[in-house]
Amino acid sequence: MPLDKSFDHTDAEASIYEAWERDGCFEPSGTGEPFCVVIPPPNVTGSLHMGHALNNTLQDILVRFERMRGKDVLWQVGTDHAGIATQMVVERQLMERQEPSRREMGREAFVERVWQWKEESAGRIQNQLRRLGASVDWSRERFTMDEGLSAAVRKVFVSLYNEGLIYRGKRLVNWDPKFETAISDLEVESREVQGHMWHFKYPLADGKTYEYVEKDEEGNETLRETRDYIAIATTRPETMLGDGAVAVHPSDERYAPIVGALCEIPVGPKEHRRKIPIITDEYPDKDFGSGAVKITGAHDFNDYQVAKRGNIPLYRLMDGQARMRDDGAPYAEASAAAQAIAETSELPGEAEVDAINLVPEEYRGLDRYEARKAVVAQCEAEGSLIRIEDKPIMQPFGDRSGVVIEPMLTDQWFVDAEKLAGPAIEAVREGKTRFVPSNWDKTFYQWMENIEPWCISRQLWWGHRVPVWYGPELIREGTNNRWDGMGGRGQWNGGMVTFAGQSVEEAVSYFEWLYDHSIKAETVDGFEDFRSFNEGNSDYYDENDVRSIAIFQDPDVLDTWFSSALWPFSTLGWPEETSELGRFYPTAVLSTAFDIIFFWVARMMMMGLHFQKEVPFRDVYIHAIVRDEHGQKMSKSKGNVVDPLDWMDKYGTDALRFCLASQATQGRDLNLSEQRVEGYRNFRTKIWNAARFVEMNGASVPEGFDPTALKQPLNRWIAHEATEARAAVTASIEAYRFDDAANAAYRFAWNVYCDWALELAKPILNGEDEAAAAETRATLAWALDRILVLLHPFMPFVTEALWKETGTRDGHLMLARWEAAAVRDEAAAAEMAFVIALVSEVRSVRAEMNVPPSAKLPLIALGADEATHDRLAAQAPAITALARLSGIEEADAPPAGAAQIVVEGRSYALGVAEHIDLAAENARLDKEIGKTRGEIAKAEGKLGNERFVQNAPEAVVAEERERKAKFTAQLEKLEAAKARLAAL
RNA sequence: GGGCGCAUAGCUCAGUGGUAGAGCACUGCCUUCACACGGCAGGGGUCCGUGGUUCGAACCCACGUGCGCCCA
Repeated sequence: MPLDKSFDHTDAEASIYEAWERDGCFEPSGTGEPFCVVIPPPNVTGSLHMGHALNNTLQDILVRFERMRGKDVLWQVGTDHAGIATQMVVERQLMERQEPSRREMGREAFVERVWQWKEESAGRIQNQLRRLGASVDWSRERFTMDEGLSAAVRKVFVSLYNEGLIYRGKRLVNWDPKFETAISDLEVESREVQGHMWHFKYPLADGKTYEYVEKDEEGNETLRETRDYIAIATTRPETMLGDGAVAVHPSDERYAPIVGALCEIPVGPKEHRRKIPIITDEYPDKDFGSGAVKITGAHDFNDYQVAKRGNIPLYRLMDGQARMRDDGAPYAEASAAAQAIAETSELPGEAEVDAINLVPEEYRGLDRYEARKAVVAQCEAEGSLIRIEDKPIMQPFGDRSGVVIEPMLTDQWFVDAEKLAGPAIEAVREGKTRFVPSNWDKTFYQWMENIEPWCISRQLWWGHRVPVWYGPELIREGTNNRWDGMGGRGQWNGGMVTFAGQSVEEAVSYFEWLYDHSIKAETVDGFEDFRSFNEGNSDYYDENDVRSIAIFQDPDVLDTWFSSALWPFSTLGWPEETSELGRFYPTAVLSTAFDIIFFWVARMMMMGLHFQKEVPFRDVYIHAIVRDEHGQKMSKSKGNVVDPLDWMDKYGTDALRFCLASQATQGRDLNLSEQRVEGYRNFRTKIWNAARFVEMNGASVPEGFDPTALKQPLNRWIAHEATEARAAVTASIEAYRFDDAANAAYRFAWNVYCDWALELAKPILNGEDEAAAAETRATLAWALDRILVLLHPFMPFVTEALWKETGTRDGHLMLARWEAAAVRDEAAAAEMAFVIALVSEVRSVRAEMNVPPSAKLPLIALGADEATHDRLAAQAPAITALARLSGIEEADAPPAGAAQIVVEGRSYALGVAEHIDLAAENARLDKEIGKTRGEIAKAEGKLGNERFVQNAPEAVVAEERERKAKFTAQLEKLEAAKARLAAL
C-alpha cells in the first residue's frame, strides 16, 4: 500500500509505543556490555513539564543509541513520593471536599488516604513518559515508598545511626509555618521583596556614654557626638525580643569604646528589660547599616553562627505556626532568667534555654507580623526608633506553601554529611565520576567542601517514618556495662534512650537487652502516652525489678531526598544482593538539571560510596534549563509556560524531541520556540516524503546488498556520506553533544540525501542502464535505512513507522543495529563534489540572468582536459537534468551570447543566448573577480609576512600557497571571460 | 561581598589559535511527475569595547561595559 502524503502522528505514536512495550523491547537484552541509567524520579504528584521533556529525551537518545549498539541497556524508571508536595495535595483535596482534616482523621487514616490517592492518580506522569517515547523498563518500575525501597531506607538509617553518623540535635532549620515542618534549602525560594530596615537605639546600661566618631576615607572626622546608645538596624524588629547580644566588627573604631559593655533591648515592660553584651565578631559589615548587628541566634542563620562562636544563648520566640510563644513562665520570670545568663559566662543546656519564653505577655500569641507592628509602635512611642528605610530585601518563601519561611530552632535528626562528603569529593577529583560539562565540578566542590549537617527529619505524615524508638532512661548514661556491649547502638536524647531498628521488634529487643530481659517493652502511640504509661517508672532500674515499660516511635518522617539518595542502588534491589545490582551498578550516566547537584547528585554520591563502596554513576550530565523563546524563565505568573503535551499533540513527539536535542548545547540555557518545533515537524515530513519517493520507485534493499561493492560513483558517494554521517553522530552522542549529533543527522538526511542524492539518482532511475538503475534503487533504499537508524534515537516514532512501511523485515527498528559497513571513497566523493559545484554554478548564473526554469541551455566546457572530459561524460545525465541543460559540448572558445563560469579551475560557457544581459553578466563577473582578488590579497598578505612563513607550521603555509594558486588560476579564467565578453 | 556564566547575521544559537557558520526570519524566481510542512537562487556580520600575548585572535590573557544565575 502506498504511503500517505504525510505522517499522522496522532494515532501512530501510541500504537508504536504499545508494540515496543508489548514485545519487551525496553527490557535489558541480557547480552553485551551493561549500560544503565536511572531516571530522576518525577514526583508522583507531578506532570510532565518541559524540563522533564528535555531530560528524558536526552536520556532516551543515549539509551536507544546504546541499545542499538548492542549494549545490555537498563533504563530504570520510577517515581518519588515527594513528601510535602503529596501531603499538601491530599490535604487540599480533603478541604475542597469538606471532608475531615488530616488531624481530625488521624495519622493512620490519613496515610491510608494518601496511598489511595496515589493509586488513583498514579499513572499520569508515567503515561506522559510513554507519550514522550521514553524507552524505560516498565517491568522494573519502582516507587520510593514501596516495600523494597523502604527496606533500603530503614537499613541505611539504622546503619548510619549505629555508626554515629545520624544524630538528633537542636539546630536552626528552615521552618514552614504553614505546613509546620522543617523543609530543605531546596524547597526555599529566595525572592526580593520590598521591605524595610528599621533603625533603633539600644541604650547603654547604667547611663554609660561614649564619643561616637565617624571619619571619611581620608580619615577626616565627619561626625563626633556623645552617645548614650548604640544604633542597630534590622529588617525584623519582632526578633529583638530574642536578642542575645549586639555584635560589631573587631576593627570598627566607632564602637571600640563600648565593646564589652551592656546595652538594653528597648522593648517590653520597662522594669524587666534585658541587658545584653556588645561583642565583636567578623560577621558585621562596617559599611552596612550602622555597622552594629543585633544577634538573634534562634531566628537567623548568620546570627546563629555568631551566637555559636560567641556562646550567646538562643532564645526561641515563636511556635510552629510562627506565632509569638505563649508558653512557659511569665515574662518577668523568664526575663530575669535570661538576665542571669547574660551576666555569667556559663551557658546552660539547650533545652533549658529553649524553655525560656522571652515574649512579654502583651505580645504572646500574636502573629509574627502583628508582633512586628507592636514592637515598632512601642519603640516609636518611646523615641528609640531612629528611622525607617525602604529597602528591597531577600526573603525566603516556601516554594509549596508560599509563606515566609522562619529560621527556627527545633529538634531534628541530622546526617553528619561532612564525614560522608570526603569520599565523594575524592571520587570526583580522581575522575571516577565526571561532570559534563566539566565546569559543574566546581559547584560540586564548593558545596561539598562547606557542607552542613543534613536535616533529614520532617514533621509530616507522608513518608518513611524515622525508625527510632524512644524508651525511658532507667539507667544513668555510662553506668551500665550492658550499654558498652551494644556496639554504640543507643543514644541519649532529651532524657530518653533511643534505638534505631529496622522493625519495632528489633528496637524492642535492644531495650529488653539493655534493661535485662525481665523488662517487657510495649509500644505506645507517642510521647504523651509514653509519659503516662511510665508514670512511676521514673526510678532508675534495679536488677531485681520486673516490670513493663513503654516505648514509642519517633513521629517524624524522613526527608524525601533521603530515599532518593539511595535511588541508584535501591532500585536495583539493594539490600538484596540481586544480579542486577552486580551487573548495572555503578550506572553509566545520570542526567539532571544543575539545581539539584547538591540535593540529589551529591547525596547519591555520598550514599553510593558509603554503602556500595563505588560511585553511583560514571558521568553526570547536567542539562540546560528550558526557557521561552525570548530567554525568559517559564513561570506560571508570567504565563509563558509551555505544556510539552500541547506541542506533542500539535507537531508530534518526534518534532519536539528533535528540537530539544538540537538545542541541547553544553553550558547554555535552551530557548525554545514554537517556530523551531514546527521546522522539525517539516523535517519529519521531508523524511517521510523521501521514503515515499523511494517506495514509489519500488526500491528495497536486496538480500546480500554490499555497500562496499558498488559501481556507480553516485552510489559509492552515498555510501561514503552515510559512513561519515554515522561517524559524526556517534562521536557527538558519545560526547553528550546532542546538538551536534542532531545537526549531523539532519544535514545528512536533508542536505545530502534529499537535496542531492535523490535528485542525482533520478536520471539514473529513469535511464536505460538497467543495472545502474537497480544498483541505485538498492543504494537509495539502503541509505534511507541508514537515515532511519541515525534518526531513531531522536525521532523514534516516525523512523519506526517508516521502518515498518518500507520493507518486509522482522523486528523493530529500535532493536536494529546501529553499525553498518564502513565505506570511504574519496574519488567518488571528489567526483560528486565536482558535479554539485558545477550544477550549483550553472543554477546561480541562471537565476542571476533570470533565465526561465523551462529554458534548456547548452553548456560548453572550454579546453577540457581528459579527466574533465571523462567526468562530464560519465555525469552528463545528472548534470544535464539538474542544471536544466540542452546538452554538454566541448570547445576552445565560448560562443557568442554565453555567460562564463569557473569551476575547480576550469572555464565553462553557458549558452544563455537571448537571455543574456551583457551589463548584468559584466557585473556578475566583476563581483566574482572582486571576491577572488580579496582572497588572493588575504593569502598574499600572509605569505608576504616573513615571520608568518618562518613561524607558522609548514602545513599552514603550504595551505596558504595552495589557496593563492587556486584563486590566482580562478582570477585568470574570470578575467579571460570578461575579456571575451568585451570583445563581443 | 563571594562564585559561575553569557555577549557572533533581524531572532535563536554553533564555532575555542590558521577561509566566519546553521536553523528560522527576509528578498527574488518556481504549483518541475517524493515533498509548497516544498525546490532553486540571494542579501545580511565593527564576532560587545579597549589593551596585551602571538607570524596570526571570534577563540588565549587583562581591564572595562552590559546581561543572567547561584550563594551570602
